[in-house]
Amino acid sequence: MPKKVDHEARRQEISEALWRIASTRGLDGASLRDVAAEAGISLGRLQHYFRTKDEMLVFALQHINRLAAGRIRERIESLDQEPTPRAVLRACLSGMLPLDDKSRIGLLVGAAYYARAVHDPALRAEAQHGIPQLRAFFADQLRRAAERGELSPERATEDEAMLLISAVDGLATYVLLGVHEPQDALRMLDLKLAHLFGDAGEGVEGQERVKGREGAGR
Amino acid sequence: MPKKVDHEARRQEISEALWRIASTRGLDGASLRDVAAEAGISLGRLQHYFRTKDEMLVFALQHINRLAAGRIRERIESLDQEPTPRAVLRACLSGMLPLDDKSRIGLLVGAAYYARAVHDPALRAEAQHGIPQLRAFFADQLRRAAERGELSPERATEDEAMLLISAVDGLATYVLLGVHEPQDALRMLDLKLAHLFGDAGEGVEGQERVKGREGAGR
DNA sequence: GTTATAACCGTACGAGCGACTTGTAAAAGC
DNA sequence: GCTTTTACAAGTCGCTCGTACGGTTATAAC
Repeated sequence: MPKKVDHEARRQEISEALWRIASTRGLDGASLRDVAAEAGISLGRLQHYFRTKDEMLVFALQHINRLAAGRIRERIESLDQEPTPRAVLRACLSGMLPLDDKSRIGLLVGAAYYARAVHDPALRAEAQHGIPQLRAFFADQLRRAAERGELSPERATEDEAMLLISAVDGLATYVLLGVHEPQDALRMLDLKLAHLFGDAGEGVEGQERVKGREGAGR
Repeated sequence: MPKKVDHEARRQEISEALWRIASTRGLDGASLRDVAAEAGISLGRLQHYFRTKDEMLVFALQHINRLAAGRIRERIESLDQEPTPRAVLRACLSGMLPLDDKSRIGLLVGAAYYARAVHDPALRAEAQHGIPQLRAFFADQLRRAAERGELSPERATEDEAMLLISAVDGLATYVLLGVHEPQDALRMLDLKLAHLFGDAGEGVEGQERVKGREGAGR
């Protein structure tokens, strides 16, 4: 037999090439030839690792979801030990906004997948997958906050968690559309959290101030 | 000269055929031949009214935006004269949820357009267009509510309006993905409004109860 | 009645697509 | 050292796409 190759690693490299193309041209605009070229390999080689385009698409979605979950975990762990539930929530939610190029690309890819997942059952199953988990995690954080007396108990619900996710998702959507800037979205996220946690304009705590770059043109 | 044909009407008919296809297969899945067949006309005829596919896409987006604006206006006018700002907001926001087949298709088409607008400047301009207007309108309703003492004045802001739009947009997104049901989204919208207007579980007013169809499988 | 022209229809073209097949090199197993 | 198996490369197939174009019909204008 020939040299053994790490299939998983190759597939991940190809997935990342796919994202780069999908984030600028969409999933339909990413032909196998384009992806192969972007990954610096031949079409034949790509087809050696993915027998069909759908197979590649599904794998790349699973991979990006895995990475996203990892990024969220990292963000939480980068907080001080014993962070407040509110700090955890803010870290996760702001991670869902396109505040840097990496998450911006991730969101663009996610948008491309969403548009296809709405019609494609195979992709839909994957795309749905993470949300209930995320909602449950957020709801748990809300409950912890309520126990600590930082949140009104009747707001520590799954519905409230889903509203949080939805709002941030919508904010991100409109950043990508160019309706407002990333820092505007972050400001509104903080506003939302402030209302949820019942701050009454007393100067928001537990988070760094948004810095600079005010009128920076798009 | 031959008979004069109402170009605008023909173009609208074609647009509607496009929506039907785009809502089930996406914009890339809607070929000119498919659209022509759906509209019951020949490819040649479609090309007589739209010289390129892009021209058709832009027109159809403008048309659906126009219709959506009209639907919102209708919804407001169908309320009693002198409706409360809160009732106006609820009417508009629930109109943004996929509660019936018509709005569901509209949202699917919107999603398909969004995915393309993110890359395509021409479509982006059209897709962005309505949001600031809607935000301003909502902010105005919030201000009116504050004047009437139904809302804390410091929450009558453009940011709050944008948060409202974002939340409902996100809720709709996840309905289309199949994460939750339309009536769940409506319930969370009402929850959001209740918090915004400072209800404290005292039984929500000014809106009909959501009826039946509880465990209806998807 | 002639003419000009809008309103079509049908077809064809060139490009690009995903999928498939065949060919080749090389290393692991015996 | 021969065989087997993996890892590719390259070419090709049938199809669909957006676009272009030539031809036909019908009617309004004169």
